[in-house]
Amino acid sequence: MTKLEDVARAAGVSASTVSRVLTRPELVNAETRTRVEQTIARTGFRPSRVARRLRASRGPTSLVGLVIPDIQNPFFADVARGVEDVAQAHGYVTVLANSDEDAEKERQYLDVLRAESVDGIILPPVSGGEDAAARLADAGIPVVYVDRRPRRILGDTVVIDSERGARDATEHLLRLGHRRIGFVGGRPQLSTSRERLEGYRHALREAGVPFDAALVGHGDSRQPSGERRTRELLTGEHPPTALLVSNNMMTLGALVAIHGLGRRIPDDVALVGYDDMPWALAADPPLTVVRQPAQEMGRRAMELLLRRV
Amino acid sequence: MTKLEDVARAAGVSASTVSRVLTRPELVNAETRTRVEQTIARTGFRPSRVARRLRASRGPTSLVGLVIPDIQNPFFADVARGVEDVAQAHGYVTVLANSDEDAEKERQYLDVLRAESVDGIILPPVSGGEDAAARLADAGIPVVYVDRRPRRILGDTVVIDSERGARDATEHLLRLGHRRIGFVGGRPQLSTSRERLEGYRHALREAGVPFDAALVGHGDSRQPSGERRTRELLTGEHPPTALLVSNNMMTLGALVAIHGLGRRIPDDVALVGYDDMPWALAADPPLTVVRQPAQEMGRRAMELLLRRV
DNA sequence: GCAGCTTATGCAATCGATTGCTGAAACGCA
DNA sequence: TGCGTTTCAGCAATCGATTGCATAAGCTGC
Repeated sequence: MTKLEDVARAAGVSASTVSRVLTRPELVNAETRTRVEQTIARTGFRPSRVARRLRASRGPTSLVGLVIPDIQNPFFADVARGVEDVAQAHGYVTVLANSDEDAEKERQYLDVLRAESVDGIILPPVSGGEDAAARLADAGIPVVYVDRRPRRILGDTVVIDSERGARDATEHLLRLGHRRIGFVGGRPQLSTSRERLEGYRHALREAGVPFDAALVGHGDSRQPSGERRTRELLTGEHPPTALLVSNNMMTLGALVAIHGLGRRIPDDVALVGYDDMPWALAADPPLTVVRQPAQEMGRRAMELLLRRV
Repeated sequence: MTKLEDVARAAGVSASTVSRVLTRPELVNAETRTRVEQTIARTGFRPSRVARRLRASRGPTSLVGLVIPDIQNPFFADVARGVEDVAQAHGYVTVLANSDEDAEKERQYLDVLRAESVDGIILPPVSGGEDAAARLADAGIPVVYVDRRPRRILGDTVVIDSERGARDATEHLLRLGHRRIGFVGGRPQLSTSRERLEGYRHALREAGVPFDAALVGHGDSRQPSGERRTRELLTGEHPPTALLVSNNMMTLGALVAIHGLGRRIPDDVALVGYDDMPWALAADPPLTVVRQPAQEMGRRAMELLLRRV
């Protein structure tokens, strides 16, 4: 790799001058500057971001960490895309980490990112990873939470009104005449799961429909558990005529379960999912979902982070 | 941040010793070692990966770059997941970049990754980015291509037999009695698009069905173009009775087009897609696709890269 | 013609780790 | 006891950039 000194030698100046051409060109004589710039262009030289990050450890080092449960979940892929777009536009590079909803894995990753001296971290928090987050705050690394509220708040947070979304969805089903509405929720530890259940109950209460715990199932937010819970609800004693599913992967599971049982949507059972999915419109009939602007959330989170740096 | 020297002072040894405890513990006296290890544990010290990478610029710096067209495409999300899993297991951190099939963006990213001194790069090449790849080879940074063959080969390549996949899919449709089979392909610049078209023609030839250029459409690999091409084919003079679509996002577009035209699958038109999609099974009727082990490809690519480092 | 100022450049320290070399202490063996 | 060898730890150089400080040259004004 060509380095600063090689360029300096080739241009007949010192390394300091080349560095200044790169960072504060106004301090360099115009003639010298163009000579150096030409040498840089000719040699294809690129200053080492590693060396920069080491030296300028106080300023921005142009690296952000993104710790998400699973990039294969379209919701998080959207978030990631939003984050990466804004990061890229500002010269930042994004490090990707999959935590699998595992607090231990999240912790390990946060420590690695700390060791990488990232400028900041964006994550939907997994319950239990608070200590590592505190260590980050200690090291002066800002954190922006996205999608879920952390138990203890140590940074900015970008969330959607989940209670409202679930309430609207439930009202929609009530308006269609349904009275036995099932709810398939994600992990109760997540703020989103709790708030969505709250919204569901809220809507029922307002409509004067009694809450029936037998119509509520909770899974681990992943597809198989969505399928299992749906199957249980639909094959129960008094099956619901409609279902509200609390996230995208579980909605997928619900669909599989419904088809597997030979039921028809919406004749046998109405279905409303949560989180937009690229294929929601391609489904037949098109799937009804509570849309979440995931990519926009990613963008906002990254913008907030930039402001903190 | 605590650093090596802080730990050294706290443990009453020199920085070199602490470093050796971290990297070559067998060189350190057992008693001293445990004392240092305790101090490290107590302070929560983590060696700066940045400093390490700078110093050990010859050895592994534990950072790999992944440059994909779009993380929102489930196929690439799968690849990314595979890469990240293997990377994580070996102490590597993954940098994510979205190139949007844009050669210029890909080039910029490759240069940034070079500046980050990554140990290696994994990418499905976009046609036109050869110069940046050459610069990487120059800098001694290994590249592993995945999914698509590059125009000029400068590294290992992990690909699937696309010709074969398309041929099998076409034979499947022929076996169902279809004679007018349409083909909706991606960007002709991509090796996968070309090979899949080749496989399609191959199958037709073997079945004695004449190739009809009017039944072939090419898009840009993205959903809207899939919808457009499908619409064109189905509303043409002699519409096909079956469709083979060359990738996942275009298959989604095809589904939207088919539903939009009020056609039924498989009665009005049979459909076979390419690339597995999480929702393929949830569709009604379940979608037929040529499955690609995307995550496995990502894993393999990362394993190959590790071998090169 | 010289003090005082601006402009442009170089020197050398620094970021936080790793590592070759050196030397002290401990040990083995005759 | 004395010499050679092994074990262990520290010194100082190094990775590739940035930056405070020093300095030299050029310019202004009296």
